[in-house]
Order: sequence, then structure tokens, then C-alpha cells
Amino acid sequence: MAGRPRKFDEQDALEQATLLFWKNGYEATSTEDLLEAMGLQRGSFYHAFGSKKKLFQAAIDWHECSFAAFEKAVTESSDPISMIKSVFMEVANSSQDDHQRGCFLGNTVAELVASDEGLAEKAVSYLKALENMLYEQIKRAQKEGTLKNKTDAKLLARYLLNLWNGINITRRIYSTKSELLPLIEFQLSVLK
Amino acid sequence: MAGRPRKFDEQDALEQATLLFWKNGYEATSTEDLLEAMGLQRGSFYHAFGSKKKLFQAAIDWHECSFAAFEKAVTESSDPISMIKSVFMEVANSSQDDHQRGCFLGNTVAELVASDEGLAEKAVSYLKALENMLYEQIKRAQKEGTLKNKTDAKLLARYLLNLWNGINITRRIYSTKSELLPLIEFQLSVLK
DNA sequence: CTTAATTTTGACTGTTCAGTACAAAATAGT
DNA sequence: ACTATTTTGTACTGAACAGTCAAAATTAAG
Repeated sequence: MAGRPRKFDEQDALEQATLLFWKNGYEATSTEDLLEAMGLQRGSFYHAFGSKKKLFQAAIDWHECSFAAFEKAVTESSDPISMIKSVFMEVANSSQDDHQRGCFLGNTVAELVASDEGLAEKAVSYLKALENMLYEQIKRAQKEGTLKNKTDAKLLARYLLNLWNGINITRRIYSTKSELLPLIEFQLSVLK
Repeated sequence: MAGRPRKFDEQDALEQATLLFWKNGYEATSTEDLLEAMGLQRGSFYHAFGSKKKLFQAAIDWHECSFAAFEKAVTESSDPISMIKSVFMEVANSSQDDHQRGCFLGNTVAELVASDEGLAEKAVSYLKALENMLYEQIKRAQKEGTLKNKTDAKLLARYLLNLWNGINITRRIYSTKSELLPLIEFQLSVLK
């Protein structure tokens, strides 16, 4: 039970893989691109991650950790609606690279739902989890009075999911703050 | 000035290519897939369409003809807002295949903006043309009084573009009428 | 019938793809 | 020092990839 020690950090490698898949999509990312970005040799790569498909799934899971942290922060916040709003508002201030990348989950759904549903499955369920989190917080804010708008919480949550999906395409077309901010503010005006 | 006659119809072939690119995206569609769908041999394929990239551009142009027809109908209509609304409403009644395909232009932007901007360029400009058409009709409807909402027409047009982009991702996640219709109706309530 | 123009056919090319095989290297426990 | 265990490095595999090429086929015009 000993063995040669790893000389790479699995989380670091996963992060690099995620960034590459996020930027280029599944098909346009080759294993050689991945090896270079992750700093691995083929043997280590396949030994540690199994296959390109498995790595992609791991990348989606890894990416989702940041969401879990955000969900926790929102749940513990006294004003969840403000936090949610600010996530959307921050889109307008992102870097060009962030605009071009869009949403990893949305990209995956767009690329793979029709041709490889297995690979897209996780992305779909994580987006549903996002919607559900929005639903819980909207319901709570309505009950606590932080949110005056009494539109059905499920509908509002779906509206925000759709805004997220849309803005992550639209930001590829319009990437400046002045083009995005009025749109986002207008869309968020339902959260009052 | 004569030559052997073609035994395939260029428009038909282009339609089949478009459907395949639309469903699977650029990278996941191989030339062999295209040959089979278009009913061509390799030689004819390259002779007529040059390369996979050129064919993809031709597919985007071909796809855009349907938009041109719609634009003409809207421009000549006495109630353009109703026509625009009905396009969105029809999304809720689409087939499963249509849901999975989403929007060809949006898919292209999502897949290729970060890795091959040249290929995505046309998609971006056609989406801007769509937005511009929406803008013109909103402005007109506001002037004619068909549209009571006096929000800045440019902002409303961008809102609808964003709705289009969003719904074409969301419909991959939620594909039933009961999941989509309330969302779409809610989003379209600004057009009053 | 001949010639020029064009399309079709299918074999062929070199490259890149994801993945495998396996020996060498590096550790911990005995 | 020996053994069991794990990771590393690299050569290799066969399939799939986009694209080329030249010969055969088919037409219109002279």
C-alpha cells in the first residue's frame, strides 16, 4: 500500500481541464490539448481520469463546487434576492474571456443534448438544481417580505433560469457593459 | 460550355447539411456524415462546396432564408407584435427534435465564438439582424399605438433577443408545453 | 464525330484522434 | 534489501478525420 507518489495535483489538473472544456466545448477539445493544459503524460492522464468522457463529467462536477459555495452563502444570507441580483449584474463587468466562455452548463446542454444525452445529463440536472435554489430563495423572500412581487415563485425561478441561459448567449454577441447592463437591469426589475 | 449535368439539387443538399449541422454542431458533424445525409460522393461534395467550413457558412446563409421570409411577412403585417409573439408561443408546441436542436445561430455562437470566431461571425451578425428587425417593428407598433408599453424600443428588442437566446437553451431542459408556456407568456407580458 | 467543359466516382493521402501496453521509476512496509 | 503497490513516460494501435486527385462519364457546341 505505498506506490510512487503523484507529482500533479488532481484538483489543479481538473481545473485546467475544466477551463479548456469550458472554452472550447467537448468535441473541439482534444486529449493532447488536455495533456498540455493539465501538464500530464498520456499514461498518467488515463490512469487518473479514465477517459475523455469521464474527465468531462469530472470537470462538470468540479465546476459545480463553486455553485455549492454560492448556494450556501445565499441560504445563510439575510437578503438572498440582493445576492442573486448581484450575480446577474456582475455579468456586465466580466472580462472578454468570461463573456466568450459563457456558462459551462448551458454550453454543454447546447452542444450535447442532441448528440450525446449521457454527457449532457449532469449539466441538465445541475441547471435544474440552480433553478430550484432560486425557487427556494424567492419563496423565502416572498414570505419574509423582502420580495414584494407575489408572482408564483416557481415561475419567477424559471424566469431567472431563462435569463441566465439567455444572457450567457447574448454576452457573446454584446460584450460591453453599456450593451449588457440596461438589459440586465430591465430583466431584474421583476425582483422588487 | 456544357459539361455533365448535376444529379443532385444544391438546395436540397444544403438543407440536409443544415439539418445535420444544426442538430450536432460543427465539430461533431463529420464530412462522412454530411456525404451520407446529402447523398453525395466525396468528389462532388468538395467540387460543389469547397470545404466543410465553407459548407457550414453556406448552411447558415441557407438557414437564414427562412428568416428573410418571416421578416417580409412581419413588415407587411398590420399587427407585427402579434406575429412576433406567436413565434415565441409556437416554441411551446414544438416537437422533441425541434426542442433538442434549439436555435442554429445561438448554437453556433455558443460553440464557436471562443474557438473559431470566423465561423461564428455570420451567426452573430444574423442575430443582430434579428434584433434590429424586432426593434423596427417595436418602434413602429409604439408609434401606431398597437403597443402601449413605451419602454425604449432598443431595450425591448434586446430583451426579446435575450428571450430567444434563453428559451432555446431552456427548451432543451424543459421540453413540454406545460413547462414552457407559462414562462413564455410571462416573458411576453411586456408586449402590451 | 470531335472537342471542350463539367460532374461523378472512388481510391488514395497524410494527419489527428482517443485509447492501450508495458517497462521503468518511486514509494512504504517488512 | 526485498516485495507489493502505484505512478510515470513513451512507443504504439487502429480508426476516423478533412481533403486531394485523376480517370471515367456525360453533356453542348462546332
